[in-house]
Amino acid sequence: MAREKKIDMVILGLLSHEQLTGYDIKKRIDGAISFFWNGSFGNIYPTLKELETNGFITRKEATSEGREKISYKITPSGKKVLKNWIKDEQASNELKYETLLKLFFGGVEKRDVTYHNIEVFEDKIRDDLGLLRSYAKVLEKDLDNDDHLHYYLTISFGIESYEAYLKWCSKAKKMLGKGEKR
Amino acid sequence: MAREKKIDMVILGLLSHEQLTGYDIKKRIDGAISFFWNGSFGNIYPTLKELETNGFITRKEATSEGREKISYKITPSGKKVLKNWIKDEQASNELKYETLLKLFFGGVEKRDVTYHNIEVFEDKIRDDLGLLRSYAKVLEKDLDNDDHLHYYLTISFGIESYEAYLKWCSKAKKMLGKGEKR
DNA sequence: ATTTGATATATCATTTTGATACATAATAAC
DNA sequence: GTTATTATGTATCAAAATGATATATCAAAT
Repeated sequence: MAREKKIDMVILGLLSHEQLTGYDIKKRIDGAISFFWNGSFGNIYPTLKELETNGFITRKEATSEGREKISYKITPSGKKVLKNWIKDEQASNELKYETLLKLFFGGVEKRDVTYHNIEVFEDKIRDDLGLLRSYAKVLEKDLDNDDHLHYYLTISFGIESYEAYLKWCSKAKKMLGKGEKR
Repeated sequence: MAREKKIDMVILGLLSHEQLTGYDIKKRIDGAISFFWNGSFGNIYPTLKELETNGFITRKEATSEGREKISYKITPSGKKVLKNWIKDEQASNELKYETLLKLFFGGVEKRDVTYHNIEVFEDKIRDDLGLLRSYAKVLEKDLDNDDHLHYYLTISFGIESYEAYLKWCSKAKKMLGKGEKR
């Protein structure tokens, strides 16, 4: 993660469609995006300030009294940065599954430990898959909209992956069950 | 990643089978493990010292002259820690794909940009899939060995996922190609 | 003889993470 | 109608991971 920050691109991407506060951005990330990228207040707020300093976004402070609220919108130069990043074909893709780590070293324990861990994983994936499918259902109604098409393809990636995961879970449980070392 | 370190479990897991140096550990991680977990010298070496301080591993310094070389082996208490971690059913699984991030925000650019990004992704996955298959081929010869079975299942997860990715790539390219907005 | 690449340990700035602190507004519970 | 809880909102911090770099030795190739 060091050396090349990416949360700034997430922020620019989100702001390219609508004006948002830091809190809004966090909510957006926690939605459909969270299955392939994450963010926290700890990097969102400092990055917003940094992007503003560089002129890639501008703040629109709320005029009314009461709670402070800072909405940001993207500038033309910010949109340029976003586009250049998308056009750059190099991308780092990493999967970090503690479940697989436990599985890999599972030989030091009894098989039913691994079996149970897979079941827990399976339940979580099944839930998340349901969520992804509900997102897809909404999006596939308007695939002529170019943005929707891109959202749909992204969500589809998740759905196909998760379906493969579930298939693997069944197979793995079968293979673990067959053996007698429990 | 803050608050709960995991590289220590990777190290303990690797040392549960053989005596290794920090450099060796890095090589092991860069092998079959790298598709679901990573490590760097920057966290391996400090963690080795920490694990030694806690009595979970012991160092076996090379007696001969010349280059310094510190091999470590796991202690009974270290093995206990490893097993307890495996038995704990909670696990954080996160996927961090910049390719999907670019795809998600791809609506701001022309479709052929997304199309090309998918092709680059596809090539990488195809290569990695070949590698995973070659690992699996070796492991499936001796699935009665409990360790091998666990390695095999882990690798299988990767293979099934990557096959699903490739399936998705074809579908996505087809959907992007159909439209006229290029 | 020298250059290259592998082995080996170590540190550091940058980035992310997850938690926490603080405060206001809206809603629910009693 | 008041109180408790949840949602909104900005901000900071320690812990951890990342990726690069520094330093040095040894083996193999040129």
